[in-house]
Amino acid sequence: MPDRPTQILEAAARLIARRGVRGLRVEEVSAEAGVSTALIYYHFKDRTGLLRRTLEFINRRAVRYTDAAFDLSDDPRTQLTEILLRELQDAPDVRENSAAWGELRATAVFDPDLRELLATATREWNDDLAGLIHRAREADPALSGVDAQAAAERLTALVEGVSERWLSGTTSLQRAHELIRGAVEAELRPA
Amino acid sequence: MPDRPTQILEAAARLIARRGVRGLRVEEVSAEAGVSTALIYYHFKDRTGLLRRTLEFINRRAVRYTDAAFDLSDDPRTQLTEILLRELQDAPDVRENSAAWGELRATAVFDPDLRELLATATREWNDDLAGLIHRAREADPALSGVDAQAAAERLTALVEGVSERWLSGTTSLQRAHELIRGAVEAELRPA
DNA sequence: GTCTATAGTGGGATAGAC
DNA sequence: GTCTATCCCACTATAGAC
Repeated sequence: MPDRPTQILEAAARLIARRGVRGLRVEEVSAEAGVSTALIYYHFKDRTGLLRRTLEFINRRAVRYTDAAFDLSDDPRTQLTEILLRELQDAPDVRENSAAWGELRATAVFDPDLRELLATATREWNDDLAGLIHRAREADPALSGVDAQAAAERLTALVEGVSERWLSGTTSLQRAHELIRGAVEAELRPA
Repeated sequence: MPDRPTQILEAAARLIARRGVRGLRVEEVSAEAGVSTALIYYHFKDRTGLLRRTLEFINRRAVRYTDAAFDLSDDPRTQLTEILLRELQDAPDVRENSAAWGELRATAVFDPDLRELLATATREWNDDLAGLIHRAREADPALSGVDAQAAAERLTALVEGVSERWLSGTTSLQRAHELIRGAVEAELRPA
């Protein structure tokens, strides 16, 4: 059994996925976690504090299921594709994560406080991916014309765009995966 | 001088770009438009009604500046690139549009009422782009391997992702344009 | 650390005059 | 069609007991 603060964070993460960052009500979190609202204020100071900690919590959790892609294969191209595909899955915690991430991005447009958290996480993601593309390029000389950094930025941006369409019901999960695979092929193609 | 409802919609569009859909206060809109809050309820029934009409208003307006890309050149590839680049500009009304569009997408994840509006507009955008890619393919036989529909969906999704990064200050406007140009090249490349 | 009870308030919505 | 005035509720946040 996790400790109280963690239980509250888990409840908050679930609710962000259902209602969004902006729709998150402290009272709802307390009900979902089975505690009083006062306890939330005791542990997290105010709504903003709860929000920040929840976003960090979700971010830490995301790394876990993405990293599993590395055990799947030694081929950097396969790893790359898997990492991107794993951002969109029908599992509850992955959906939670994508939804929260989308909310963070959307909220950061109007809330400068969140921008640093967003920028840092985005940079790490881009750099990780650029590293994999770099390795894929070394393994296959035909790819020498690929700009690893730019390709990485385009792929992550595309995944974010596709993710939002998936979450909003505009695009099916299957189609989303096809689009991502197609994008990897288009980017990692001899010039 | 536009009529009152239009003035209100213009004010609401400006405010959505500044505060977001969720941050939109009816009272603020009334102040910005120089009318009473009661008048807004008279014309739009409630806050949701105002929101819907504003989103539609913004959508109609967006078509105008994008369509100007067709006068620029007869080359479908140039038109295609221009259409995408024009989604991200430093002009106030374009920024307003991108911000509102981003908010619509993000909000639709949690608000089924907005999904239809979003899905229709997205489909039209994709189809327009797919048409251009189709024409580019006919003009250049080397592109015969390109799946116009899929490429269009990937490009629009990428533009949405890049747009969000631009608006949230994660990526500069210049870099955003580079990424879009690069994506067009990656997609419209002989197989 | 955790609760119950309640204060405070921002902002959506309406009544009624003109 | 448009305004002034006001109601009222949903939410955040705190006080104080245990």
